Formats: sequence, C-alpha cells, structure tokens
Amino acid sequence: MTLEIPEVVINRLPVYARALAALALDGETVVSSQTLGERLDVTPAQIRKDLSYFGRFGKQGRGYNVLGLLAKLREILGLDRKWRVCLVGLGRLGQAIAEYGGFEPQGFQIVAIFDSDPASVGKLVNAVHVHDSAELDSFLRQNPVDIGIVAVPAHAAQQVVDRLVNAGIRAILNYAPMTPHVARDVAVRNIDPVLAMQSMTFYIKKAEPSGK
Amino acid sequence: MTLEIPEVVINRLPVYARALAALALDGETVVSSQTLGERLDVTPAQIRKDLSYFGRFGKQGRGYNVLGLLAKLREILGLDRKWRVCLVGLGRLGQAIAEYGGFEPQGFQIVAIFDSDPASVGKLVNAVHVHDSAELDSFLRQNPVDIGIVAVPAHAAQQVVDRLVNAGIRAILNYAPMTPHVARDVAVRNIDPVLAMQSMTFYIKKAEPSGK
DNA sequence: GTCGCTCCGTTACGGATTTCACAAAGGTGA
DNA sequence: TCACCTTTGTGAAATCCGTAACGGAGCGAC
Ligand SMILES: NC(=O)c1ccc[n+]([C@@H]2O[C@H](COP(=O)([O-])OP(=O)(O)OC[C@H]3O[C@@H](n4cnc5c(N)ncnc54)[C@H](O)[C@@H]3O)[C@@H](O)[C@H]2O)c1
Ligand SMILES: NC(=O)c1ccc[n+]([C@@H]2O[C@H](COP(=O)([O-])OP(=O)(O)OC[C@H]3O[C@@H](n4cnc5c(N)ncnc54)[C@H](O)[C@@H]3O)[C@@H](O)[C@H]2O)c1
Repeated sequence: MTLEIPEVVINRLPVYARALAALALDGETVVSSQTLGERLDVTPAQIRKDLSYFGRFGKQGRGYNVLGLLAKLREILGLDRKWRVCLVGLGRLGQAIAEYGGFEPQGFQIVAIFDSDPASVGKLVNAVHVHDSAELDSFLRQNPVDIGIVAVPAHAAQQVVDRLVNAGIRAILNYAPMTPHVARDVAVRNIDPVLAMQSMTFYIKKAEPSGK
Repeated sequence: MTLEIPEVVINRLPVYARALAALALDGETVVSSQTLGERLDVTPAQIRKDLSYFGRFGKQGRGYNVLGLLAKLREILGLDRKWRVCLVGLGRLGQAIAEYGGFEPQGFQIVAIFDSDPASVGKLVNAVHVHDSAELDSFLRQNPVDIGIVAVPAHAAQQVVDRLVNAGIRAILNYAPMTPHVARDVAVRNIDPVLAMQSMTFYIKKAEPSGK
C-alpha cells in the first residue's frame, strides 16, 4: 500500500501547493493538470502521476478542485498543523531569518533562537528569546522542537547539527556552506546561493561575449 | 565530443569544488573518490563517473591532486573568471544579500542594485549604487551584467525576470516564492526555504510524537 | 438520451541516472 | 624486478523516473 514515494515527488508537492494557494487567491475554483503544468513548467502527466501516488483527487472532464486539492496536499505533507522551529546562529543571516515574515503564515513558528555570542544572548528578536547555545540541549529537552535552522559559520555547523540531532530534532534546514553528516532518518535541506550560482555559470560561460 | 552532460552532474560539481577547497585549507594534497565521497555523502563511483564526463584527472592507486582537480573544476564551471551580478529588490532580504560577504571571494561581484522605492534609490549599500528599477534596461545596456538576483515580492517577480532576460541576462537566482517563466536558454535557480521545510515535514510527520 | 469534448488515473515504455564490477595503472618495498 | 596494494576510468547492469497513450468518467448541448 504505502509503496515507496520518490523524494523528487515529495519535493514537487509543496510547489503544487504553493501554486494552488495562488490560484485560490485569484478566485479560481478548479484547475486542470494542463493549466497547472503550464504555470509550473511541469508536464501535465507528471502532475497526475505524482498525485496518483496518494489517491484520486480529480474529476475527469473538469480537473481538480483548487481548495480541495490544496487541503489534500497540506495533509499529505503534514502542513495541517503547526511546526515548532528553532534557529541557531543570530548573525546577519540569522537576523534576516528571524525577522522574515514568510514562515509563520505557513505554520512554521520560531520558538527559540540560540547563539554563542554573549552580546546576543538575552535579546528579544521578533518576540523570540535568544538563548546561549550552551543551553541548547537542556532547552530542547523541556521544549520539544521539530525543525532546526542552522545559520552559523561552516566550521561550527557540524557540531551544531550534531547537537540538534542528539536533542531529537529530525529535520534541519542548513544555510552553512558545507555538507552536514546525519543519520539516515534525519531530513536535511541545504540552502546555498553560491552553489546555485556556480552551477549556472557552466551554462552561460559558453556563448557569453560579455566582455563587450 | 561534447556529449550532453546531465544537469544533476553539473549541480554536483560545485559541491565537489567546495569540498576540495576545504581540503586544501586543511593542507591535504591528494584525495581519493572514497574519501571525498564520505565527506559529501556521495558514492565514490558517482564522483568518478561525474568527473569522467570531462576528462581523466586522477591517478590510479593515489587519487586526485586536490589543487589540480579544484582548478579543473573551476575551469569547467567557468569559475576562473569574475562574474558581474545585479540585485533587484532591496528589502530585508536584498539588504542581507548585498551585505553578504560570501559572493565576492567566489568571483561574484554585485555591480548594481535596483529598487522601485524612491526612498532606497540613490543610496550606497556595501559600496554599490542603488538605482531606480525604471533604469534597469538602460543601465544593463551600458553595463553588461551576467547574473541577476531577484529579491522582490512574488507578484513583481515575473515582470522583473522578463526585464532582466530582455536585457540579455541568461542566469537568474530567484528568491521570490514563485516559478519564473523563461526561455529555454536562460538558467534559473530558485531559493525558497519555505518549500524546503514543507518537503521535510513529510518525512517527520510520521513517527513524530512531539505533541507532548 | 446521445454526442462530443475534456481531462483524469494508470499502465507500459523508454530514457536517464546510478551502481556495479573489473581491467589496467601507479606506487611501495623487498 | 616482482609481488602486492590501492584506486582510477569505464562499459554493462540495474534502478529510478518521466512521458506517452488510452480507457473511461464527467459535463454540456441539443
Ligand atoms: N548572510 C547571508 O546572506 C548568507 C547567505 C547564505 C549563507 N550564509 C551562511 O550562513 C552562515 C551565517 O552567515 P552570517 O553572515 O550570518 O555569519 P555571521 O558571522 O554574521 O553570524 C554567525 C553567527 O553564528 C554565531 N555562532 C558561531 N558559532 C556558534 C555556535 N557554535 N553556536 C551558536 N552560534 C554560533 C555567531 O555568534 C554569529 O552570531 C554562514 O555559514 C554563511 O556562510 C549566509
Ligand atoms: N527576507 C527573507 O529572509 C526571505 C527569504 C526567502 C525569500 N524571500 C522572498 O524574497 C522576496 C523579498 O523579500 P523581502 O523580505 O526582502 O521583502 P521586502 O518587502 O522587504 O522587499 C521587497 C523590495 O522589493 C522592492 N520592489 C518591489 N517591486 C519592485 C520592482 N518591480 N522592481 C524593483 N524593486 C521592487 C521593494 O521596494 C522592496 O524594497 C519576497 O518575494 C520574499 O518572499 C525573503
């Protein structure tokens, strides 16, 4: 029954959900795989196949009910609940993350911030307390957290990841430019704009005159 | 000769390069695919296969020369030159990007910033001028730029992307939570931490007690 | 009620990607 | 020089993933 779902499929579902939410805001009530596919640069067959891993959500001849499918996807992904998040590292990037208004509306609630710099500890950022990172373990023991965001320098990142994992966290969003090493049952996503740019240059270096 | 290189391969090369740079800093002079693979959670065969698309860089019985392979990868990716980058959108995120010190050392030079808010226009951020985004086209005509970073609200992003592409830019790093539509010869990378979290929740929602 | 059109769910196919496995090459030390 | 150990580069096999294609359900028109 629960046949193994490819990770690529899981990674596409939030994209579908995001598009459906946008369509709903536009007042659309139904959408076909064709239309959704055009919007997302994905073939209609791909969308239908992806969804078919989880059930039958469409109506032949019509398409999918926008709000209905959105609700289903949110349920499948576990987005129909709140998730407790902690942030480690309150440097420039950490500040931006703490103040970013895009997480909360999606159910991701930053409940604690940790930093090793005494100058930051004790502050209140966006109504969230900044703790000494030495207290990370004891805090997480008392206040379970689901997801950890790592925004410390690369040389400290593995250690932070280890502590988060040891404290029971099984999902990590890593901004440090390194590859974290974790047990197989821990989910990790890396965000690195430099890597993204470094792969694009391969494609534009060819016919690039640029130099006037 | 130039057999088609899979994009997944290209996306891994910068990761290899980053690891090699770290190894070099540690004073390592040679590395085997085995050792590199352990560090990056990639199979040795994968690394060797990826590299074999481009040539023969290793020595049997020894492995790869760290600096030599790094130089080769940088050449393959086009990282052996400077790239001119412009940033569109100087909100919270744009500020953080403009001040981030991680691009310049990798050869990505932000040469111009654009925003539509008159309050920002004319400012100097990290020694870079902020232009009115109405001047985007005329500026780019006079000052060729290779890569565009989009950090505007989602509803404005497609328009910004179109203007960048029309001005000749063929690589875009998009931070807005939407799927940009571009011609096939334009490279796009999307960065969205919310999507990343929304795919992780699928994996941790199962055995997650959490609720006390 | 039937026709005709749309569009889903699914299966089968084929292409792309990863893994396997091994011959050959480099290095070391007796 | 030779034996032995390591590790590469690479075809072949295995796996994974995306696309095509089609039967059939829903809907509207008449
Ligand atoms: N700033 C960006 O836009 C950006 C973008 C992408 C990636 N990154 C990466 O994110 C990370 C943070 O970047 P930044 O610019 O905020 O750096 P930063 O130096 O401004 O901040 C790092 C913060 O981490 C804290 N810290 C260090 N070690 C710690 C530890 N063991 N436990 C807890 N806190 C610790 C420091 O006190 C500091 O506040 C870096 O790895 C960087 O490469 C940054
Ligand atoms: N802040 C973050 O940490 C973060 C993280 C991920 C993604 N994002 C996304 O990045 C984008 C920017 O986020 P933000 O928090 O900086 O928003 P913001 O509202 O603070 O800034 C947006 C900026 O874009 C400018 N702008 C608007 N329309 C423009 C146009 N047509 N041309 C040029 N400039 C224009 C505005 O003047 C403003 O300065 C959003 O799409 C957001 O969802 C932000």
